[in-house]
Amino acid sequence: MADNRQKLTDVAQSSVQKSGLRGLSFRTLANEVGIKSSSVHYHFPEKSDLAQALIEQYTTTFMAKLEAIAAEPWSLKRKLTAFMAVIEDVARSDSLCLCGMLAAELESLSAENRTALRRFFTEMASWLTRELSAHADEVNSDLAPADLASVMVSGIEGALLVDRVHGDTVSLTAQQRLYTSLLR
Amino acid sequence: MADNRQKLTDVAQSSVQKSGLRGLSFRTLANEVGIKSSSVHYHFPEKSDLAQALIEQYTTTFMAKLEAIAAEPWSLKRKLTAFMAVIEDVARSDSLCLCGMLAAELESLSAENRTALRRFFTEMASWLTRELSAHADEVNSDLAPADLASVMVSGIEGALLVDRVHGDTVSLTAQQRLYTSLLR
DNA sequence: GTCTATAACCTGATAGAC
DNA sequence: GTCTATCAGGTTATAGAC
Repeated sequence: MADNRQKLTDVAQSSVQKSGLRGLSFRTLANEVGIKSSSVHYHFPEKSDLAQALIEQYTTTFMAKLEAIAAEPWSLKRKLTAFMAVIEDVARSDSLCLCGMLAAELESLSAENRTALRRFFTEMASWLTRELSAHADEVNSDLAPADLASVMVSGIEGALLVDRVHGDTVSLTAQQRLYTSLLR
Repeated sequence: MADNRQKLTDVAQSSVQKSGLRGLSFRTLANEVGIKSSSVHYHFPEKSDLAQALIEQYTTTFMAKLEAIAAEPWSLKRKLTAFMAVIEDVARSDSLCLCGMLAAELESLSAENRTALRRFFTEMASWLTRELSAHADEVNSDLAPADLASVMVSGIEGALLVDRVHGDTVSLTAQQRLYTSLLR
């Protein structure tokens, strides 16, 4: 089947979000898709090729969701609520953000992987900076939009990380309350 | 040497902060200390025993630093500056918080490891909640002290994670600016 | 406490048939 | 595209001598 490649990235993505890239072997990945590990190497010669496909796929679908929100004629408050709903989706089922997990495994990633990872965080921060700037009249904070965006990106990545340890959503909820408190 | 045990935990700690527990093998750890891997097993029968020692040692020394800050007759602003200086120390040399790194590897940790990990984050949040409550008159935010504490714990863990990817301290600095902006 | 030696297993990756 | 078979190397962990 030609779409085994898609099956592989789908299964690999959720596995990496739970156990990391190191926690995923070509053998177990192959088993879950129903093929052999040598066939996985046909699609992704090296593990870094698989990682690259995962980061790019994840960035594309994530940013598409954000762009859909940006296109709506909503208030900043409503846009941020929709944004946080996207994040809450990630928090379900003991999963981290794919790129947050790979950030922890940075030292074992290829140079190309690292560049793609950087791009993910940069694009997310740029989206937030853009929206905060466009709705500057709705923001009630001394901080520059770019600083607030950095606060939010790191706050969200950390909240996903810490909340999984506790098995709750306390940090993510607190982050959400903070953002609300910074709006008029 | 009897203090090879201490050497092992010291070397292991900085290794785990960079490469994670999965990235550290008993063999390479032994090599760096100058003994054989079987001798490492004498001190720490299983890898989870090593992880347990690391989490407990890290929590103890980290909380000791925070308690030293709490004991000073300082303003909240000055205490938080000292607190952030402790965090900045961690950010040096491409290192994550030990417990932040292990949080990413949660699925491969023992039940005992997970409990100790939870305790680290809880103690850090409790310290912050206590200080924010004791200096409530210096705080300028709608958020409850416990919520602000959660925001800070997750914000810091995420900032260490994201900043390492970029090779800068943009997120940590932004977090710091946020906290300052919430004080009178 | 440290050593040598080894068991038992998992890993990424490749060669070559179909 | 997928398979079988295999290589070379890494991993945790243990047995037993010193």
